[in-house]
Amino acid sequence: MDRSIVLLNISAVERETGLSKDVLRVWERRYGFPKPGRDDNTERQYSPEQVAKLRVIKRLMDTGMRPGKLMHQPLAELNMLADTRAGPRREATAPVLERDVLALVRGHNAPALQHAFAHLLMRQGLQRFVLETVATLNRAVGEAWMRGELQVFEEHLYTELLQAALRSAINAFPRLSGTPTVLLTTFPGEQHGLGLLMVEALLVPEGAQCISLGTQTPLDDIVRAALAHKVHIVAVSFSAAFALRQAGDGLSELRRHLPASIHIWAGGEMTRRLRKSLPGVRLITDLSAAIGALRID
Amino acid sequence: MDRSIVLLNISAVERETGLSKDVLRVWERRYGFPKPGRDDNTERQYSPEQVAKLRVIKRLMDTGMRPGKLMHQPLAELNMLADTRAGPRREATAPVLERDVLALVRGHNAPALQHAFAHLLMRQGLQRFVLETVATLNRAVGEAWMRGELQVFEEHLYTELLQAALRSAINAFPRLSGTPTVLLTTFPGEQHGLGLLMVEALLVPEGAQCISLGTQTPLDDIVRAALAHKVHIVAVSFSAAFALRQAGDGLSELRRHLPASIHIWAGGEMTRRLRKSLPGVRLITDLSAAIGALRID
DNA sequence: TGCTCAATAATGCCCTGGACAAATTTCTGC
DNA sequence: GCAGAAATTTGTCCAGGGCATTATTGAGCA
Repeated sequence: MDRSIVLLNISAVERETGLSKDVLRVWERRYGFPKPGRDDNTERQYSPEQVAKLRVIKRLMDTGMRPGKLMHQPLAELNMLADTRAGPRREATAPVLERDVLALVRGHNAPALQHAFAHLLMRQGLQRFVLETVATLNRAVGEAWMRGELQVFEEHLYTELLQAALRSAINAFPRLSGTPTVLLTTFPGEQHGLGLLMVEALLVPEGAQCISLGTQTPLDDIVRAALAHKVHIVAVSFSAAFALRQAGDGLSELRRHLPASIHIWAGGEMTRRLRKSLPGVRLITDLSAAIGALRID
Repeated sequence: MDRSIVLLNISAVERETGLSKDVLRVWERRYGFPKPGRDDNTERQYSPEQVAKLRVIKRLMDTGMRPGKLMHQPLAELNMLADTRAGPRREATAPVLERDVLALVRGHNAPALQHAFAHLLMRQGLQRFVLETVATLNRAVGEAWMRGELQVFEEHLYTELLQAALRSAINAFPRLSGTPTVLLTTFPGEQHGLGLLMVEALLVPEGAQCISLGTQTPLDDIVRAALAHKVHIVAVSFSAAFALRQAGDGLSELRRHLPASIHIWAGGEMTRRLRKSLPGVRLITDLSAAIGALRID
């Protein structure tokens, strides 16, 4: 019987949820959830339902909630929490656009989706597209995903097509050898590169010269790259899921190893959860702030 | 003292090398290497030298060697092995191009590198660019990296600019609603998306309609996506580092869950190490084979 | 009431050492 | 020289313990 696609071992769950094996085991010991079955060899076998619940829990924790409170709530309860967390549905603001795009995503209409992005991009221009449309859509997609209204592959398609659209638009700008020069990347462990692309899309039209290293650059390579490329600004992006601790430590390290003349920006969803301010690091909690910061730095 | 950028804990080494914590610990127990120092709290602290050696070992293992043989060789010996493994340097074939591009990468000349890609792309056309230039360059970059002649951030920049160039070129093709439809993605754990882009670049000019989900799509989402998008072919890409076992299992699973009318392609460096043939899965060990397969399937 | 600081609890990550299955290599008989 | 059996190698899992850090709660004070 092909249950293997149904039941996952601990490695698979680690990959799927982003929760380490250690965490999965210690949760089981402490909270009694997840409580996977065991195979012939007494190894853990997680059901898709448990994995789904784990995903929701992870997502809620990424917004700052603590596991102890979540672990024993039924899935329905968690989804309600997610709803609350996601904020009231803003029917009024730009609902038509969101609904239309979401409909394309959920209707698996790739060509139309690609066309919609291209159309909006042309109509609004790159910067407005990012600031207004993409930011809004990302939130809508994220919330739909959190509510379980979106399949993983649907979200993947959305991200992929959006990245393709942004990349093309950015490449259409002539690469000025302008100032300032900005190095863009994420820390190891951070896989989400959409944020980088969005920042690049905002800065390039301002005449900045962006050098993107993509995701997951080791810390000392960021330092080396910044020096080698003689950049003025190093911008690091973090998704909501990134470990606060690691981010703070990494940014301090970075600050310590870069000359004071090089500015450091930290952006992305995670930055809203950061309590303490980091000396010498500019927090870009709001995308539009990036453009402003460019003028100051 | 800021040694934290020098000494890495076990999590960091896992991220940097792709070797799991379990493997790192069991190697230490069995082979006596790596032998990290301990901090005040008796936690492992790996030196950069050890991490460098681990990286080389991992790379050699990805070409099929076994750890027991490698572990006790000095770094120099391993590098020689890597050299051998990498095959003779093909000075004759296309050395000028390789040397030039590598020089740009190592000279941190982003604008020139971008320009070089664009130039070659225009001159050769998308397909030839991928088949001849990109394939060759990737090998050269991979080998240089293996020999330790390339920094991580230099390799990142190369990949990033190349992806940007390919993406733009692909997007420049009008999206035909042509046949066949190909779904492109990688399994969870496989982060390298360049292969996908290269395949897409080969297929789109042939009139195929490519739907890329990007990297790391869970198995059952690949199945759902294939059905939802009514694709004819599902193409999965694997870098050399991907675990053989996982790939084989995953592909069999996929085959079992997709209707026989949907073809499955497996491509990428890893496929050359695959011993057994997988029934119902077409191995694309050679990039150019993808175009041929398109005509058959 | 509201605020700061200390005590307590919650949480993630690391550790050791044992076990086992799958894959690979070596051995054996033909 | 080769098929199949035996031995070895290797990756992954498990249990349960410990500790540092972060969040929450409580006490004392303005």
